[in-house]
Amino acid sequence: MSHIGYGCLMTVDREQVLRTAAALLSRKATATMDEVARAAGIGRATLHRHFAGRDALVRALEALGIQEFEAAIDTARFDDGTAEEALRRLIAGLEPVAGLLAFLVTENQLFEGDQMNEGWDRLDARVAALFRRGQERGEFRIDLTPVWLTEALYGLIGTCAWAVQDGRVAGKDFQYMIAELLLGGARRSVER
Amino acid sequence: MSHIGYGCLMTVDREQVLRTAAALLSRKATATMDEVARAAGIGRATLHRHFAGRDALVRALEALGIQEFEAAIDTARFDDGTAEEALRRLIAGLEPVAGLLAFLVTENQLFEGDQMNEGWDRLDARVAALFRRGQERGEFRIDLTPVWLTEALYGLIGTCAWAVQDGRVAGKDFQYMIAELLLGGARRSVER
DNA sequence: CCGATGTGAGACATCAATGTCTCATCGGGA
DNA sequence: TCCCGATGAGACATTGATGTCTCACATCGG
Repeated sequence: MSHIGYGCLMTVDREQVLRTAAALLSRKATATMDEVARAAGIGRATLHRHFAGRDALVRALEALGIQEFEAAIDTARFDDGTAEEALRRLIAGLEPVAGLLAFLVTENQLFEGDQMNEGWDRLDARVAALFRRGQERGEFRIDLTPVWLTEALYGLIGTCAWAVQDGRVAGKDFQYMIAELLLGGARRSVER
Repeated sequence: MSHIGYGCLMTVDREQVLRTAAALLSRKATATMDEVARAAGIGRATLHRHFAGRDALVRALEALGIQEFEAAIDTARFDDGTAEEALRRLIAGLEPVAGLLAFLVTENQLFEGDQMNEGWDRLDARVAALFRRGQERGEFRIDLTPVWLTEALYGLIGTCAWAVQDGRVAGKDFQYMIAELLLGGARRSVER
């Protein structure tokens, strides 16, 4: 069902609304429902028809973020080749979701309720398992815990996403900056 | 009646209120003025007498964070010894301020106004200069820009502060985890 | 052509946080 | 001792976001 018009009356594409909301909230976490609706090119009433309230919207974004994160993990094929190669593939796959993840991480309201989405635990476990595999293969150092490496990955992705948004880091360098820093660090390694 | 010292009527220690507010807001950025007041053991009216409003409070926290960050830089003696040593001293000095910095970084409202505190620029410049010095000395790699290394340092400090608060990383490992990851990365760089 | 559906705009009540005010009380200093 | 200043508690109005509702209208399918 094709369609043309911009503001004209057409069935709302729930997916598109979510992506627009993600883009907006990534930049301005305190955006109101009205701003979200405007950004998505729909009316506030319509936004409420699809998402019962702000809470439901954030939950939907959380589900979307988890889903795309999981997809990125699947695509990264953790068991193919070295752990380093898998990590680089993961970072590449996460780039399009970086802004959304940065927003969700700061939305700590998500993590204090009893109904915390268990998807995060699964993601954490899978990523930590990748780092652990790298340690067992002798690729990664063992004095940095897999849990910390996982957190650091999240942190660097969010930080870099913001830095790119603010123009402090070139967008094209996103994957390189994260992967190189996380893997090799700032110190100039000994040439060999 | 008959309470002693604590909630008793006594002149408010502005500094102590700020520190308490920083500790609370680091954990819960959306805490209300009432919650901040309760946490500081004072009445909401008194809080308003010292800080005109929530905005003024956040600005005061910003000033405090900048001041302590600057103090940490001074203490780190950037020009003494290697850049790596200076960076480790900086991380050590920033540990007590980590929570506050993590809060301020996410308070992006601070950075969108025209009246953005120029203190951040000075801090950025000083830290970036340290990384640049390390590059010029041949200690640090030159394919990671000083600006990115600076951002990454902020990000890792905030991430680690949260991870410690949530019990995912041991508090005593704070300095080590950040310094080792930032300097050496996850890869096991053995000379063989 | 006509009804069903989904939409935009806006009115409206609600709610929570904020900011301001008063007042009784306590403590320190003159 | 007595007065002044600072405080805590609470009342109050204000503000902004939210959630619900109605209504007119455009589009689609029959």
